[in-house]
Amino acid sequence: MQHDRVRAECRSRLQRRDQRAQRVGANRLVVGGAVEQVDGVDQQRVDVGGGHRLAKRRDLLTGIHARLPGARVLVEDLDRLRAALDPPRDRLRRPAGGGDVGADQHRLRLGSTCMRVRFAPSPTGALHVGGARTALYNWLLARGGGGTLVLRIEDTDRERSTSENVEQILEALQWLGIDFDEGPISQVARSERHQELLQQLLDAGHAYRSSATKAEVDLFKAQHGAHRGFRGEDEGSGAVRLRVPDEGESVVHDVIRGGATFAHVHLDDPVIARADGSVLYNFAVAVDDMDAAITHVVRGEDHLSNTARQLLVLEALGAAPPIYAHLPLLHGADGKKLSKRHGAASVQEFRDLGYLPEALKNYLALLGWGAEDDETILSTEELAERFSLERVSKNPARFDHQKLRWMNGRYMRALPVQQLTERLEQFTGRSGLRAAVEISHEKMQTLADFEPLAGFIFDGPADDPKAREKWLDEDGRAVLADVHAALEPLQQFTLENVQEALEGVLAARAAKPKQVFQPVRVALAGTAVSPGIFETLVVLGRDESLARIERALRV
RNA sequence: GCCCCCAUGGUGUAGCGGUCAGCACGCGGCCCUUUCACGGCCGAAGCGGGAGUUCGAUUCUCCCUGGGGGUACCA
Repeated sequence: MQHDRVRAECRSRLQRRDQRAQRVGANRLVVGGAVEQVDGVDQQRVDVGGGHRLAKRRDLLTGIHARLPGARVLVEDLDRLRAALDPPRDRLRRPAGGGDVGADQHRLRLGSTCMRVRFAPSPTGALHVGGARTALYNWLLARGGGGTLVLRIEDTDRERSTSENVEQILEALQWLGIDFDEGPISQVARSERHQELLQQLLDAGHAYRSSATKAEVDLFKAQHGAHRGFRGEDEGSGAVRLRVPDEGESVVHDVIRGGATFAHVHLDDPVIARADGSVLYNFAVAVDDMDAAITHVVRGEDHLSNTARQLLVLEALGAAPPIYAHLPLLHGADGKKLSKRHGAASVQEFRDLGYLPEALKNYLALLGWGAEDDETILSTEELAERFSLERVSKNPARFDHQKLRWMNGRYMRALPVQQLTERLEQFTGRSGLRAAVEISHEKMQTLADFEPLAGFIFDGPADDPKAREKWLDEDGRAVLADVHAALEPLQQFTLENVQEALEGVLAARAAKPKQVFQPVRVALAGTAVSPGIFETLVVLGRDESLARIERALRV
């Protein structure tokens, strides 16, 4: 109930924000004209909602305005904004925490109660770890601050989108424990609404139909210079293009990057709908984010350039843009964009490799973000509590499987035996694993490590010729015979009595521990690697252990 | 080609004008030790280059170089 009220309040605030932006007639800064020196500082003319001001060039570029959501584009706020800019850094980096109402507190207030974020995967393949990280960051943001997470399926690419992929994505998110509050919303299901707004843009002259081909676009640019974006003619038919003004520039205010400035003159009039009327990504995203009242768009950096186009769509629609945060991309070990070639890339591959979802989340969270106190192992709850966009790194990160393995091992070891047993039973499809898990608990880094380490307990000794050769030679078998003799009289195996027995052999032969234990290990496990030898004997039990030793003796 | 973004050890990062440049993975050594792990200790390893601002730059500005992304009637 409380929640609904908060949401209703948010919605109306956002609506008021949009209306105000519409009334004033501007929702973004238009920067134009020469840079001039005023008081030794580069300043530039900025048109804001019909008026204009001089603003510090540096501030425009660093996108400080993005810190004042809903206020950043309005004339009456500019003075306040500028007043808040000095000194900018202290205010922007961390919440002041005092009574001072700075830009950050503004942002945080909106962020904590009204934040509406979304994860919008395209079902053209399985969910990739890069996508998973984006989903995770959005989820952490929403969960950490009582916000709302919307799941939207961007399926406007009819050729490549499949329902199987949608299933896969949903399944991967579920496995990760990433849930959402609204959706999944199918983008194609909203086509009626898209048509409506598309027509609105056409009617208002913000968009036009053109049948210009790629070659014609290239020709245009060749004629008008490489820096010049394509401008078409309204031909009344063909694909729908958005009209981009030549003058001015669009500034993407980005919480992570500051600002990215795109001069309009460089931009082509983007195609926003196909000739058949079906809408394209840049249009659909803008509309859907607007309709869903998304406040923060957190997505991969590969979308950064497109954001300028989306800003233009939003402006034509008369809507205020959300706050953006473009995450650095994930790379493989070779520094190239992560793909199938780098081994595991999809979430289910990591699941099948024996990784724990909580470990994967922890690792992914730390890829491109760091807690203030350098903490490395953070539970999902701790992550949600501490995560902040401001601390997201700007650099692309390489995916390091080794570190993931290490981290996964930490999580496995932290798990109570019973829980780990359940996970392993699910992973392997076996049952009755508890005793075996107990003795191999400390030795695994992934669930998949269990079989090679302890599978012999259930499947009989493995076949490792090298180990046999080395440890079951004549000496080894002599040792085994002694061990058998020492173990045989024991009624029942316990940790104490097997240890006593083996140490007896050790003492009698005046041998090194290794010389006694390794042959036994190979007899029991078939390999030179296994859980502790006493523990293994106990888990295997008297009869099975003796039988295996006898068998080793026989060959 | 054009546009945009980025730049601290091998990797992920901390740093926000004065630090012995911190942490983690990995790597090397030692210890523990019945194998493998785990754990503990120690160590090697970094501010891409050049100008500028400054008493002082890893930190601010510019240029270069390098990397990445975009440039689709894909998302």
